[in-house]
Amino acid sequence: MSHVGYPCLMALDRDHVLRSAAALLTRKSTATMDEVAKAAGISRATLHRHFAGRDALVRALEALGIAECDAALDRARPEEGAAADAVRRLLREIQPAAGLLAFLYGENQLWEGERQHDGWQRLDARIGALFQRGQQAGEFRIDLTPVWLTEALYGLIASGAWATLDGRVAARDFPTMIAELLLGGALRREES
Amino acid sequence: MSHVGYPCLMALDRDHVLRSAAALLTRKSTATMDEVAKAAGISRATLHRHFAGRDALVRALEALGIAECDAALDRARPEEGAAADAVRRLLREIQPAAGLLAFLYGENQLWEGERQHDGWQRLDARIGALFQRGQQAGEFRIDLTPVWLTEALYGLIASGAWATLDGRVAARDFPTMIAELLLGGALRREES
DNA sequence: CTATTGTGAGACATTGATGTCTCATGTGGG
DNA sequence: CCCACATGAGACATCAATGTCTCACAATAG
Repeated sequence: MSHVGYPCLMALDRDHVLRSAAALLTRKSTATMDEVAKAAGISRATLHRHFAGRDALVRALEALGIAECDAALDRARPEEGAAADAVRRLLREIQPAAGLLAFLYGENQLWEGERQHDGWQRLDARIGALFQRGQQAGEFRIDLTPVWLTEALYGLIASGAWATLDGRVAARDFPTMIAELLLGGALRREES
Repeated sequence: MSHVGYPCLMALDRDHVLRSAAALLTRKSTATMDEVAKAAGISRATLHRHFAGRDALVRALEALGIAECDAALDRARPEEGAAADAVRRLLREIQPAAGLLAFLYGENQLWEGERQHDGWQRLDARIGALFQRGQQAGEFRIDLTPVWLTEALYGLIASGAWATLDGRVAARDFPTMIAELLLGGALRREES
């Protein structure tokens, strides 16, 4: 095959395969292992050499999504400045991973009850802490729990990612759309 | 079998089966036809006599979800009074169908590109019109498009339904949680 | 040059869900 | 009493995806 001539170490390929799979499964969450392999430009046999099976692939994608979320959270500096600005920064940083997040969000819904990757709990805690900080600073209202705000953030990211993929909204509006709705809501501010 | 002794017409059974399937698929969207049949208290053969196949069942559930949405929208009187209050009424009325809606919302994501039930477009239009009315009345901000607000409403309903099923939030808070976030956002109002 | 290694292609068995069929049963209506 | 009909149970073929295997080929290192 006219494949790349580099001395491809498996570690490098693995990341490329993971990215391709993420991009494909974002658009079609039921894609076959065959389709995943084709999308990555490799054969199904090689795909199986990287990931023992579909489960292993999804779990690797989960780890990738969690890592990207963590990295985005780090870059957003959630402890710094106004909580609202931190949320805006977080959404800007997390946009590139939004498609993968949306896929994993939908995937988690059908793992009824089963235990999930510990990373999600840690992420929930980090994001929940951001909302709690905003509440304690008197910046956010206290009648909406941090748990619900975190849940709503995930849901809006998934909705935004899907609406973007379908072309119903523009990708460039993604971060502000979500941040403005989540923070300010639909009602006009009278005091401005 | 110790089945009900009524002269069960198929039309009556059909609705019962549909409700059971909705309740089950809400919790486990990948449930087997066998599981759906068992959940409805009938055999797989009888299930197939009601619905030609899985596709037919899902399409019937889609029609049911759309009908319930339409009914909820009617009961909410979206043209009446403040748009914000109409949104609150809508969320109260739509809560019983939230689980079904969440299932259908997730199901729609994996029908890449394919044509969808016309009913969704009509619902989108009705809900979008409500947001537009709020904007024209100066009640809602105009920098968030009605399309995005509609999308966000669906997403938050699904998020709320899943968070409720998992026990992360209380079912009684469902309508206010979503309405308060969607309308008012997380930020405190300074003018109150 | 030669051995090693990763790869693609494809065959193969397996599994799980699905759709179709038959047959016995039980019930209600005529 | 008898017939029609819906049902439940189960057998059966089908189909798609998966996982495993072998083998030939190309590239690279020694």
